[in-house]
Amino acid sequence: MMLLEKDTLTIAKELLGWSLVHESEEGTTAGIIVETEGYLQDDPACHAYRKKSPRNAPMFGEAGTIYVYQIYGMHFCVNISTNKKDIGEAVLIRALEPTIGQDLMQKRRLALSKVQSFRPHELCSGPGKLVQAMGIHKGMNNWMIQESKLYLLPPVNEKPLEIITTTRIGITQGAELPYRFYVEDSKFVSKK
DNA sequence: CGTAAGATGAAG
DNA sequence: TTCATCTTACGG
Repeated sequence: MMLLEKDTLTIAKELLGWSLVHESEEGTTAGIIVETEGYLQDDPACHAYRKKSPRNAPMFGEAGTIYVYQIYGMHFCVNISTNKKDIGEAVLIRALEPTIGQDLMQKRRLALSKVQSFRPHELCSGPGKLVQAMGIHKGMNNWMIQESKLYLLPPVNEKPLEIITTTRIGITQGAELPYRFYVEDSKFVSKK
């Protein structure tokens, strides 16, 4: 896909407005990407900053390689690897605006929580949340996006989005780098 | 080996 | 602000 042939930060920004779709056994879920973060090779917060390892290997795959990792022992996050093979960079998907299969998203989120129900804007407003809601799992590691049941669809409307660029969330190393992007005024982002 | 820290989320 | 929970990275 043309989009994935650009530099990582450009991709992180341009991915906003695209839809992420997952066709699973249980049903199809989809949402518009409203928040992303870029992780670069020379960036201390990047899992691939030091060297290639079993965990970060997917980041070194060709652009479009899916990288799913576990964090804090209980949550998972999805990334789409960017740049050429052997360059460890990726874009973390941080929030979606649900468009298809909201009932299934609700069901999946409820199964792993004690809450009664989630408001639509709480379904995918965070990297760990959207992974649950979309039914994404670690078995998808190394899958190629667009060649699997998890794929991207281009934006439907042509109007350009107002994009806010800011610092990333939840990291200590490289905390000052402006590598986070989100759609201005979106009620579906993890944090303003 | 032992252990601390981590790209989080929900409850108090 | 605290806790749940565990893999990975890195030092000894």
